[in-house]
Amino acid sequence: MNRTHTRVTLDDVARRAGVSLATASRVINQSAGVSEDKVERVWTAINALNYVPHTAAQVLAANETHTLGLLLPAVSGGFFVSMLAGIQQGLSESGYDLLIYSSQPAAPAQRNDDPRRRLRRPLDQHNTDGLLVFADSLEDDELRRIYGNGFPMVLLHRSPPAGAEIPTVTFENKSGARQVVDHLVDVHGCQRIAYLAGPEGHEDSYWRQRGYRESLQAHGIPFDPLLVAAGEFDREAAARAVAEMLARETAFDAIFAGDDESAMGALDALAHAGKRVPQEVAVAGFDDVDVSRHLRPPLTTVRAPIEKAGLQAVRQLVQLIRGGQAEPLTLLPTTLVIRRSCGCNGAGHELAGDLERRAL
Amino acid sequence: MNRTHTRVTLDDVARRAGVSLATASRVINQSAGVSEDKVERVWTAINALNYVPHTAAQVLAANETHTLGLLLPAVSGGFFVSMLAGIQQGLSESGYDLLIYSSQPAAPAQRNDDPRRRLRRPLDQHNTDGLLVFADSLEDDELRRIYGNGFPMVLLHRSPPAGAEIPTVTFENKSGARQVVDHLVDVHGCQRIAYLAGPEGHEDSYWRQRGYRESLQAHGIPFDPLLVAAGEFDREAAARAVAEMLARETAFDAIFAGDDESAMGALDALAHAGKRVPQEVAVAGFDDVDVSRHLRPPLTTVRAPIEKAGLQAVRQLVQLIRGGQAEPLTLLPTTLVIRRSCGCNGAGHELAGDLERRAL
DNA sequence: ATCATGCTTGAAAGCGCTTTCAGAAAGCGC
DNA sequence: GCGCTTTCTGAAAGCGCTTTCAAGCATGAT
Repeated sequence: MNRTHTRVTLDDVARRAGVSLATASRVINQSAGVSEDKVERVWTAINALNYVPHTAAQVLAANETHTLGLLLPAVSGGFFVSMLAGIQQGLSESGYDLLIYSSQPAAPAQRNDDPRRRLRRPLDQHNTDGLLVFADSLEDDELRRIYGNGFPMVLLHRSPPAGAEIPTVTFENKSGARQVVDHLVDVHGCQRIAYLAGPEGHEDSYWRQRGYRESLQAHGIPFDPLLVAAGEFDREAAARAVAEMLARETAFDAIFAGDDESAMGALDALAHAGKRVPQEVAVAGFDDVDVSRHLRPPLTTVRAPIEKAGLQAVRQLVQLIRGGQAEPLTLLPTTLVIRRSCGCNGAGHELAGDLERRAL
Repeated sequence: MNRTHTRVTLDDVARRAGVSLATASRVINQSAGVSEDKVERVWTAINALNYVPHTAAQVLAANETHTLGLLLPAVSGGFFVSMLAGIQQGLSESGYDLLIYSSQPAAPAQRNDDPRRRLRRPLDQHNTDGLLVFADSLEDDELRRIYGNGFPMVLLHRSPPAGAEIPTVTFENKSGARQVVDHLVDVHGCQRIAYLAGPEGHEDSYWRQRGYRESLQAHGIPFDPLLVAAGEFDREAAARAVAEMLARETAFDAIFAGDDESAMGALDALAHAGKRVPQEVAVAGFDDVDVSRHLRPPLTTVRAPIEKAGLQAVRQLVQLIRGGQAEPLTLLPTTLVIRRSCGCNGAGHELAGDLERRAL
């Protein structure tokens, strides 16, 4: 249990290999020509000693962390799994590690409660080579400050604050939303469609709502603010919101949920209230999360390439880090996925959906 | 965009505050008495300069990373979301950061293809204060080596290799499995129950299978190897496995899936084959993942406190890091959750389930 | 042979921080 | 007021690594 047991350093490796520290370092980093016999000797020593480089020392000396930071509000729902899977893929492509900063409301008692005596979180510059910022997990000010330092950063599902030209990757939210709502109206004749909005300030939700209103307008359906409720992209919040609408007897014949998570909540609330889906109320979601086709009834939704978004974000960020240019805006296409919750008989589509899903 | 723009160091802070580097460091770490006026001056300087400590330097000097490593095979499914949520909670309690190592099969072309010339991944000692190892994401040898160094480690859902007494946290898999299978037999009279096993070597699956066989034996039902298929804890693999059983006309009246993910696959395959659940085949899962109650039909399963497992694992690890003792084995209780896929009319239970879920 | 040319190599200077060490200042009893 | 302990404080020594710099040494050209 003696942790302080002599740790193996590059120095040890060099000595055992009979070369200098510098040469050993060069072998590891393949950073300069080293004669083949020395290369051999160094690797032999490394294996014999079980040498593992000390990352912090490498970072300090070389000023590169080989780590990307991911800022999240909190981990939850199927969305994150997919996003993380995509991000992981990007990481393994490029050889970076992932440091997750969850901006979750921290522990009960902060060590130091005086805000004037708190250190800024060491996100940038010193501790990662670049940052992936999800939605509103970082305030505009911080974003600007970090951008101002010329630090590589890519935004996921949010646009940059004014003045900061930070690359963004997100979905074609508006047109996707437009499509589902069009479908609800055109095919199923819905007229009173409720919208379950996401969290305040969440841009995906904003654009989806825009698409929703655009569709209403195109069909000459008046917009009724009473039909917009706070789904919060959260199952329980959405369930509460729908229950409330039901309670106050706001009439509606369809619910367009801002995401699949809130669609599940809606399905729940409707079931509890004894409303049949889709006979009495049609339901549609957004994202086409992993489980949506397994829901009761299978959810009509908009497929958003979540994994791809994660992957693209990493790629863009890596490009930026390596000194290249990144796409200012990556807009990934969304596609309508018809299943049964809207009233269609979605059988058959599901398989096709599966095949599509495979092709990242 | 000049990245090399003079970075703010502690030195700058110290100079501006009119104190020595050492004093400034002491203020930040509250590591020794410093007169109140200097403390004040240092913080003022820090805020004025927007100082952010350089983590690598701190790590190098203090030999503490304030980071926990999490080793995963790959991110997927509802299980991980819950586990990550629990881990995050533990992290924010204790102030550690999280570095995720996904042992995902790496990128196409490895830089260096000679295994003798590859560095060990810098997991331990130098780069994290402790390691959370999930299931079989690390080989026994590595585990032993790291343990041998006295490095803090906690295992999730796997037991330590012989000789290494590494704390483990996992579920009461066997008794949970025993309970569902008992239910299937006792209440629904099932006699030919298939088991969808998890990945080879996954201990959760091993114990669940043990529970399954124990129940069969207790009921005098002969064990039929033909009824055990490779569900792999994966939706698609499970669907294939079930389709195969169907194809080769192995008779069964129930499926006990090793986890909810494979239960979904089973549900899928069954639906495709036109088999009605639960009328023709009863289905039960394990885990009670977030979405299980939303499935078609709602899934009878065993609730496993996944979040709690993540949280506990972090707590144990932190205890270990701080020099304390950890529980050698944390076995979290599982409970049967009756819904409809087994043939019960599970209405009403769901709400209770929800309430339970809240109480972590 | 002689000199420029290109490779390989080691010594040494940091990277930004923590911490030991010892001196300075301050408080105390007498 | 004089030693003594108790706080504070700053100088300096690293932590383990990368990288510059200049030297060493072949090589081919002259």
